[in-house]
Amino acid sequence: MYALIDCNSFYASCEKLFRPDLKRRPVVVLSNNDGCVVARSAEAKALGIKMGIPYFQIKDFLQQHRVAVFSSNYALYADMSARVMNTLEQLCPDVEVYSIDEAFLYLGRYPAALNDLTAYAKLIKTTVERHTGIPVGVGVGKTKTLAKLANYAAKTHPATQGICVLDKASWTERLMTITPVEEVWGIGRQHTKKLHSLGITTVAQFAAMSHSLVRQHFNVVMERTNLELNGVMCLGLEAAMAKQEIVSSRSFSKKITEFDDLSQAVMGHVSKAAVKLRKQQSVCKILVVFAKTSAFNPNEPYQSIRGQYQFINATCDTRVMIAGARQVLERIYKPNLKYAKAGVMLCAIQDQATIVDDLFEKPDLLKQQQSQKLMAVMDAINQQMAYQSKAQAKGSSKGNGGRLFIASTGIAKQQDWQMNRAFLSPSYTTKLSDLLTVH
DNA sequence: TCTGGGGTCCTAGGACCC
DNA sequence: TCTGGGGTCCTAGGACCC
Repeated sequence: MYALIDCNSFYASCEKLFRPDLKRRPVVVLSNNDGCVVARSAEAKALGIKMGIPYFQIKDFLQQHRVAVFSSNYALYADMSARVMNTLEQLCPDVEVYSIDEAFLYLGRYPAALNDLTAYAKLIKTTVERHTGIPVGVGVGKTKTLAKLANYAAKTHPATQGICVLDKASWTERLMTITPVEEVWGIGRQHTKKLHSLGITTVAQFAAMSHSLVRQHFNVVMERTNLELNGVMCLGLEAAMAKQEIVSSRSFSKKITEFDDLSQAVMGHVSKAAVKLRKQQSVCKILVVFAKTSAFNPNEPYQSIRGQYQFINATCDTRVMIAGARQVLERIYKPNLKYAKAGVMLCAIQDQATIVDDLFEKPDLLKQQQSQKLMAVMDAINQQMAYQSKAQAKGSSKGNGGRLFIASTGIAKQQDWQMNRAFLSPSYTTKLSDLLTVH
């Protein structure tokens, strides 16, 4: 038995948490660069605001309906997420954090839960809500895919009051009959199209297909989904693994053409990616640099540039990585393109402890130790600054303000291409200067 | 004017090996 | 003229997820 816990309208709920005045108001949260709507409170959904719609298209509509608009405040959401996950870990020994707002619990080793699944699901819901203030839905089923389906039911049907336990076959069948097949976890747009052409529109119809037939028409992934819907466990709880790829990329608030601007942006992404790399105690062997023009401009062809650097010895030293990225960018840069987005990807990632050195280029051990210490100091100082710095507070979210950084990532004032975050809320829970004061 | 970002898994096809 | 069989590794691209 698995439970899936999902936070309701997570980003919007986080924003409401510290703004009681918004309790009944519609709230939307925008993607990076204030591009699209990525989260909507229940009131905003009721207004018919669609997920993923570009902000500029509905700006007036939002104003008319007094919708509160926020830029993404990732520091706030990450911290609230950690609180939710901590609470869940207190309630069950086997937790898989699946995304920022979702977690699977495996109940098989937890008799207290198995005894009375409904009571346990209620306990989860009320405890998380009391500890964190974030409303959640709970779905329980024999497999992960069924728990997901149950969670969908808890979200969609008000009668469930946010809790759905699929422990009776009749219940499960009924739910599958009234649920469209595209709501199944693992069935996206393309597969839905194909299923429709085969005359399959409901979950029940898909579940009734034989798994070998599914395999014929699709692939093993779909076959597993089909088996899971029939109660055959194909997916287990997954441990948090070190990332095999790390990406940092962003759209610019305005198009850029100059090499220096592009370079500053790319080097900033190298720095961010390197921090993530060190955080999981890895090193990388390959660094990919890419940049592209807008895919939405009908007047100019979409173009992208891309190139990679292979390190002789795997590294996580920001300075080494920036030097590599610089070489690549000089090689691939095309003048006269209007770049809309740029970034880097780190590949061939290995654990620091298991590095295999190059046969001929033995690394200098002393240098290696110096590098490790230097990076550790830089990361530690920047972490402290993140808690205290006012430089990145509301309205001045651009640039490197107040941190230790490599000079080639540029100086804050000049970077007018940095992303827009016009509606950023304070970092209530992660920055001393943003703590709420109660009068 | 303005359209997100960060991941995973799987497959097909090419290059190469013996 | 006829042109095997079995394997690995890598890359690109498609599909999915949140």
